[in-house]
Amino acid sequence: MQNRHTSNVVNIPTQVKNRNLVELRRRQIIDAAVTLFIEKGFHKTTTRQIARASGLSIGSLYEYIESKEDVLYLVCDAIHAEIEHGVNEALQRTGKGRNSLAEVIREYFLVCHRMNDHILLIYQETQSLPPQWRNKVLENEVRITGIFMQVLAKLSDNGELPALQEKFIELVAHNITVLGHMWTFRRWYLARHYRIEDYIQMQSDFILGICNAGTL
Amino acid sequence: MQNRHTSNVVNIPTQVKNRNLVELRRRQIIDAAVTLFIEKGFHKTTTRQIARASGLSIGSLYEYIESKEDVLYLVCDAIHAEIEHGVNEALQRTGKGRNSLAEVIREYFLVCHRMNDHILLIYQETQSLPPQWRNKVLENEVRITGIFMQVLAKLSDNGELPALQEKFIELVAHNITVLGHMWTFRRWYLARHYRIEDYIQMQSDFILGICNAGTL
DNA sequence: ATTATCTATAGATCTATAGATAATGC
DNA sequence: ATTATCTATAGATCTATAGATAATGC
Repeated sequence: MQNRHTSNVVNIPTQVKNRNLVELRRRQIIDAAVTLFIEKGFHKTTTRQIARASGLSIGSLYEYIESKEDVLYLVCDAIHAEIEHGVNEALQRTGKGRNSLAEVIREYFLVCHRMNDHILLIYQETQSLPPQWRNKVLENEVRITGIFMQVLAKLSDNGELPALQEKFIELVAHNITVLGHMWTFRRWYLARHYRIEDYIQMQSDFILGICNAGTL
Repeated sequence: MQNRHTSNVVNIPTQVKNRNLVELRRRQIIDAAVTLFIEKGFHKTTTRQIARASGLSIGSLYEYIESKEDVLYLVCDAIHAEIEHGVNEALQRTGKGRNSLAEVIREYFLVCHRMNDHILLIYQETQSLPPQWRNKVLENEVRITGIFMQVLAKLSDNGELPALQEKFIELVAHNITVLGHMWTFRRWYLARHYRIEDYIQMQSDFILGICNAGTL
């Protein structure tokens, strides 16, 4: 678990020795690429555009990465780090009491709302990653879902939720994760019919419905 | 609503006069392209590969389409037609009674299970479509979600579900749609931990929980 | 004569690197 | 001397079309 708030990338080779410089330049690259990828997609963005927007020459860009896919991995990883950071921070703030689940859901959905384009990007481009890095990105997803699992398990243990089978808790955690994402990948419809606050309210009712029902 | 079971594509220009031939060749193109796109993605599939797998020359391919994006649109539309067909057929079979919602959910989730790769493809490549066709594809999504809305609305009117606000019914219909998709785009995790039958059972409990709870 | 199909290729990219140049530190 | 950066380009594609050829129907 450790400190995951900063990027956990250590395995992309670089020609440059100075670690601080590598971190600085890669941050430039990520910031430039994320905008371009959101705008035109990974495949329609060229390495030259990434270099230009990063303030590097094409030659320098390739001192910090080995391939265009490397940039995509850096971007995906940075996005997940930011989401996880946002959720963990919310977790600190929210109380431990009865309604902590609703609070966590609310904060998480607001993170999704804020990171709309970024989450969409991950849905669209994860499959463009080489298998090894795709797996790393999927691990990130699992870890974020795991946060909700822990919250649910604690409430269930405390008797503040009906006792639920572990498998069911696991699935509800995935549902929460995905219903947050849904606000981004169905935004073309939802944002025309709901405000984010209404969306959060209704989805909380939906999710908590099962818990109150106690049918399992 | 008319007959949506066959493709509703009429607007892609072709050089070929014979309408039957156009339909035949486009079916070849779709069948070839869907396999290639699933395997390597839209951008990494070349038009030559599509032509070869369709049994056409590259020149002939371009008699039936105007651009590579046309092929993607044909593919997305064909996939949605098949999904909608599957759901509508299930709707015919299921009774009108108490448990029709659970039955429809079950059949829809089985369609998602069967069309796993196809649904994933739509999630990944819809954004690669020119805006006009992307909108058409999104309309397809809305229409499929609309089927669930109707089922929910009928049950709510009949008093077989608690009376729910229309906005809430609409949202639940989207949730059903997306929780079916979730089986495909989280398959890398879910299929390792659940069998499809367990997934359907638990998600039905989850979805119906809100209805039984009657908290709204 | 018209329609459908094919081959050959124009024209336009795009990724990644080689080799030269500038900046830094001993 | 070492490290970081740049310019110029090799090499490899890939989409889409022009123009030639074959098949069909009057």
